[in-house]
Amino acid sequence: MATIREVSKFANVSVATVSRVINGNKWVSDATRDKVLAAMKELGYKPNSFARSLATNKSHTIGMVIGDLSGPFFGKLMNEAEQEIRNAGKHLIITSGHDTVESERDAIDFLLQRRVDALILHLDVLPDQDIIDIADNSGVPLILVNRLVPELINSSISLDNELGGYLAVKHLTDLGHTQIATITGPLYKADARARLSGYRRALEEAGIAYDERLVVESDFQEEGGIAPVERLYRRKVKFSALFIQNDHMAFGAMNTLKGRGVNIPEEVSIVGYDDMVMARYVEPALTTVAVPVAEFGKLSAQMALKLSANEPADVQNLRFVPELVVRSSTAPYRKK
Amino acid sequence: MATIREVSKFANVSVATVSRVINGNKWVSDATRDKVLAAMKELGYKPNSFARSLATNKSHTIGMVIGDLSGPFFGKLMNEAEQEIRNAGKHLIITSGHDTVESERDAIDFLLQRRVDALILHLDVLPDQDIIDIADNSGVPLILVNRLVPELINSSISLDNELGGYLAVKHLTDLGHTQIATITGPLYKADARARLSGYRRALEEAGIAYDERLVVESDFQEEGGIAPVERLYRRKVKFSALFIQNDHMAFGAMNTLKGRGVNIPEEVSIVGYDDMVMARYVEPALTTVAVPVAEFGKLSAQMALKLSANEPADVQNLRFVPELVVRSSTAPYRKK
DNA sequence: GTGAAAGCGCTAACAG
DNA sequence: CTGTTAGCGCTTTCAC
Repeated sequence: MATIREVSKFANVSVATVSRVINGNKWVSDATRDKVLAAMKELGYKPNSFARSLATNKSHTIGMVIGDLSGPFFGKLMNEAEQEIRNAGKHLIITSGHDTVESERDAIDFLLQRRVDALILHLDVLPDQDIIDIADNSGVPLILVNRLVPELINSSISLDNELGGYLAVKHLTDLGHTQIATITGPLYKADARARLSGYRRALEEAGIAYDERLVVESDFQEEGGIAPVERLYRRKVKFSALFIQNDHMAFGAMNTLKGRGVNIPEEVSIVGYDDMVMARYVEPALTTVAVPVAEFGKLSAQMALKLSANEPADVQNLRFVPELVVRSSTAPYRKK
Repeated sequence: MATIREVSKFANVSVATVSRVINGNKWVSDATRDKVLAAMKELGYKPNSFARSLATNKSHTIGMVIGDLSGPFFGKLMNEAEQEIRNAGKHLIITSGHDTVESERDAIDFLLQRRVDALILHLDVLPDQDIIDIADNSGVPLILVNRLVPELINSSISLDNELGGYLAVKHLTDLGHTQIATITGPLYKADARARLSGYRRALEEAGIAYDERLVVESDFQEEGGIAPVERLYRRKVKFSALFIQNDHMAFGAMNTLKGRGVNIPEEVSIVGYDDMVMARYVEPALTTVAVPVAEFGKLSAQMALKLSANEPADVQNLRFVPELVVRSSTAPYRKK
């Protein structure tokens, strides 16, 4: 690929002049500029970003690590963030964390080596302490998405998942349910644990004893709702309501339930979590906890941008509050 | 951030030695290596990838541009590709094309400036000629996903969308339907046009005249199935079957139809396209055309990796064939 | 307006 | 085994 030197020779000017043209510096005559532009085009020249960044020590790039590149949740998050960053004339580099400590660390290293201006991190498994170390030592500002590290509270954008779980289950107890089962995400994820705490708090408040036979851990994955339902039946525990920690699993669970001839919501009420678009389209439409993903993406990008420009970021409203969306998959408890 | 020179001073060795340690060169004594490693850790040193890439002229990075970062289709694609590339010890940089020529071009430029070893491109709007130019002049091998450019046939991984559309509609004509409406994606996208051609071919084959009042263009988006259904009714055309060019729109359309009290499939049969996970979970389960997205992602990454290593890529089986998955949203035609 | 030259942080001969 | 040094391609003073 052509270099700046080749362009300068071709256009009969110095490299400095070519550099000025590239960077839109005013101190170039129109004639010279045209000559250089023509040469660049002719040679198919593209500035080498490495050389550039090395010389300027700027990358104009924001790095993002995300747990799972598929999944509607992250899709939206990335999309919003990218939009925002692109509008600011910068670029986003996205890498996946693959849910392992090693991979998450590797992803961050990759971005750090690329000297990103800021880091937007959605980390599932990396311990708090590691994150704090990075915040302290990397010299790169960082934003934590969907995770609350107390030491980094001013850069943690999070959702009150405990409250989300609570709202979901409170809705069920309010409807008179007392036998409420739950399907959780992987409990090594803070999200899942928090939602489970909310579940417990709501039960407690309603004076219902916690029964671990009603709790099944699953994986947040698309098919993750199926086996847990079967397990509940195998455990021979009765339940008239089911709080499922994300919509994906809820869809699978609903299907399995229907397959067993169970009427929703007459026999079993269901509450999901995330409020994916599809929640409105399943039958019955799913009652679920809405998470403001788009806001997550937007805000994280805005903060990253500000911090990378050394501007103070607005640290208000970093904690989002989930909202219950009541649809048709929940109904008052009825004795059989 | 610390530089190699600082590390070398700290460890009392030359920069060359530090470089050797970084690169796992064998010609370093254990003692020296430990000293250097300690210094690196102490100083929180991370090699500057710019300087490195500048010196080696290698980036160990594959670039990907993708139409829409959200959307289950692309999520899977990215995920598979990232997996594969990460396994090869490289990294993937993902950028979005945002469905505009300018943005797609900008995304490619960004990656080219970053001297990626190869390019995986999912382009929606950039003209063929531009892509050919890039293939010819960038000096970077490229893989085209879900698009067939005749001049670049050996690097085009594509799906026979015409056949997909044909299969969908043939299924409906086989069931005896003669009034078959269709909701398409944006017709500036080749996918949508190809599926529509397939629709026409199937009709023709069945001796049914093409009626443009039965064709509504939409946007492939989540809510894109709703308005078109309303438009069909407003046009006062009768139809007993509906081929919808992607599942997302199909879900919206099914919902709207149900809202109008229309029975699926008794009164209207529906065929979608993509075979998203959710297709199995809606009611009735959606008959749809399956697209091997995961294979797309995997294969594109493998080819990119090979080409970037100057190995010949296997150019067989670059054209995938869609398959019809029959579920419960289609039924034989019944006179009312 | 334009050019010469130093230097960004690292790698890769080459010498020892 | 280890150190010296010449670039990699670009930006940025400083001269002219």
